[in-house]
Amino acid sequence: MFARISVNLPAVSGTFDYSIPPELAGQVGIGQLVTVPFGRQVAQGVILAFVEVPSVAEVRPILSTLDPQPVLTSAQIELAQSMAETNLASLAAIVDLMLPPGLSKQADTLFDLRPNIQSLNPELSQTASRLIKLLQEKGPLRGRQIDRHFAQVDWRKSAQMLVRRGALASQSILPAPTVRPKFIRVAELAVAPEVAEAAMSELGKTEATRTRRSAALRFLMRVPDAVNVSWVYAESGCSLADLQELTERELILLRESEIWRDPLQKIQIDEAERRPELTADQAKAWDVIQNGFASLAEGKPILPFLLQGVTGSGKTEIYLRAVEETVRRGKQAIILVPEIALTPQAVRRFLARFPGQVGLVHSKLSEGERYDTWRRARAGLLKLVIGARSAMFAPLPNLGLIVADECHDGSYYQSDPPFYHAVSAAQTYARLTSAVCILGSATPSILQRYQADRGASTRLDLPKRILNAAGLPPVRIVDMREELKQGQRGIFSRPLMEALTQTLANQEQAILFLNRRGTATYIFCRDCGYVLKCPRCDTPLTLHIEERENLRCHHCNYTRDKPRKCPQCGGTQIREYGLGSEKVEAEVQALFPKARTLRWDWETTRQKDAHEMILTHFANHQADVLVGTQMLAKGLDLPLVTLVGIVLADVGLSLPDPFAAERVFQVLTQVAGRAGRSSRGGQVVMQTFQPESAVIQAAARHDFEGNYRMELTQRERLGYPPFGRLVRLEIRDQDAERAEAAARKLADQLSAWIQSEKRTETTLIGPVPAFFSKLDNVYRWQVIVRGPDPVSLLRGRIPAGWRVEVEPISLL
DNA sequence: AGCACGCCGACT
DNA sequence: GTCGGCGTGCTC
Repeated sequence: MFARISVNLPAVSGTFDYSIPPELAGQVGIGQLVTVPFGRQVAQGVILAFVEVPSVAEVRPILSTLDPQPVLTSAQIELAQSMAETNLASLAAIVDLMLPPGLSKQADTLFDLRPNIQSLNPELSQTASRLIKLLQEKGPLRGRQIDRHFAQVDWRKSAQMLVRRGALASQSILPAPTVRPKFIRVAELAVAPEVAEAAMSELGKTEATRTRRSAALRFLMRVPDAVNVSWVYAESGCSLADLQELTERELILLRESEIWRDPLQKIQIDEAERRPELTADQAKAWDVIQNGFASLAEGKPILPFLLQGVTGSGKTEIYLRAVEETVRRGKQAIILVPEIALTPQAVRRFLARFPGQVGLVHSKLSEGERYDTWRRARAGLLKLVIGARSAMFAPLPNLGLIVADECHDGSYYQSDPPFYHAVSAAQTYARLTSAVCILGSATPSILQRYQADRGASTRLDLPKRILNAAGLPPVRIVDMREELKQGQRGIFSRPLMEALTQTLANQEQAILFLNRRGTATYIFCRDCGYVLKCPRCDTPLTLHIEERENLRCHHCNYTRDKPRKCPQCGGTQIREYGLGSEKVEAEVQALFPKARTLRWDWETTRQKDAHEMILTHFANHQADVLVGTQMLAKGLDLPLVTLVGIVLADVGLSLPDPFAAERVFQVLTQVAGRAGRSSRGGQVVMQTFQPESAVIQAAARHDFEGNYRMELTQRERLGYPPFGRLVRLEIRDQDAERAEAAARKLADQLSAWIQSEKRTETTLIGPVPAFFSKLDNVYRWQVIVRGPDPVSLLRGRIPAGWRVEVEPISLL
């Protein structure tokens, strides 16, 4: 038998076969983490399968195992293979997502100076001499460490040259995992209590010693199990030496015991979570899901559920019931949330309902905490894992349920290689494991909803709010052009100021939302609202200030100067729009000096736990006005909020991206839904320069269906998803011309393939510079492939260096 | 990722 | 004629 292994080097795709040396026979199994020789390197790898006949004649042996238990379940291996295929990603990169950081290690190279560097020819490049100086100062360094000293310089070529010339020695090494189980020393009584009691009088020479040791012994007689020695010290005042002496006398036993690092131990759950009665709508939806569980139990496959419920309609309670059902059936559940820090209230409900059985996965965990949560999942000790995207990769042995809450949210898409959609992956995973899959949102993505309409998922509706019979709050659209004409030049319109005054007078709370995405990039006329667009593509032009100000189209690279006069009304007030939350907060303070304001944006949440602090502060009514960005759109439950002010609803609408309108609708609808969740009711004021925009009007009516139909019509006309599929290819280079040349070369190649394969419905968009055409001194160009099946055009043909996104969520 | 092989331009 | 740039392909 030979082992088929995914080698853990992200750039390496495919699998490799290895022999199993006699000393490892019987110790290796599917899903196990091993070390293997790979070229001249030693690398980690995961065993995917055993084969009778290796794919090459000469195989090399597995070197060692890194963990006696498998690190992946067979369901995870299947999921990884499926994800690698659909996302055109390397299997190794996907497998790496599933391993806890600290356990997974990439091969690295250790560089060291050779003693004879004096003989070096002085004509060294700057990089080479910097590298030598660095190694002289710090001694031998690994490639990863050297990377940190060379920000954007490619030092590896220089290093190779120095190795060839004999100035450097290089050696391939595989760092050992940096996480390991944590042990503590525990003590327990080794004899019957009577024996211990009898030994009390002869425990030491001095009175003090005897007192200490007998106190320790008495304490251990009281506690039922082995106990952490620090408890014994605290209780008895004894020391390790005393305990060792008691061990010598065979009265107690000292040993190492493994403990789980659990970040939840510190969290207190105040009250027991009550289990509310379901409303009629909830009961109806729940009934269908329950039948789904039953079908699966009988071996009948089911479709994923799309739980489409307005904000405040009680989706979380459905998830809780589904977890209960899963646990009842002896299985485990995964709950995915957009960002755990933003949803502490929902998380708390799960913790309260399933105490001691929940694992939380989030970015603030230490490596050790993350590793232990992962191991508890693997050991079957967790009933439920909650977390963002990556929580899906918890190695639960018997998965019964996956929920993706706020399934439309952009954070479910990993926008760095390996690119993947966690929600799509969740559906695949559920199918592979015969688990129930629930996607929940008030504003599912066009794609997710279309899936339901096409019969690929089962839609369940929760159309009504639970606590507020009045339903969703009324939205008032304020035309900011009119406000300007009336001489109102500030950030706030008169209707918004009136509403704020009223809200503050009623001792209620307000949220002011500022969509910062795409700020200060689009150009419009302040008199008539006209947005400057490309004559060839009809997409909004973007302001560039690279050498001098100019406007550009990001689809066809059309370029023009910024006009003096508006092409529509002749007005001269052509402006780009830009506005920060600091400014909004300052304006509130200037207009309402008594109002207590709180700002919630990326800047104010840098510190640890800042999200929770700000939210708690606001939820406890220690502030009246919360000013914030994106995060406000993510499922907060703030009953005292009766006013939501949307400072500028059209921001983001004019970005040159076919998904821009969908995102604006989602964020506006979600933010509007923060108002009036309680019986106090609420209202929304939506300020805009484009009150005629269909998206803004649909959001103001909370009209998902209307917006959905409108989007579908648009998408069908333009061949965008769900009617055509997209793959986005991006190249990054520090040299602008090289990036452009590579993009043109690939586009030519793609055109040739499209033609030779007669893919008449497949088209290219580009090559054009990416929306952010120069970031961090790196130039970016992109090519979009649009057609019925672009993935098959590209499979196995992607040149090195290209970033490939299948079904990107944005073309920016 | 690292390394070999292999192809073109600047030197001895 | 060789040295060395990096483009391409392979590692079981």
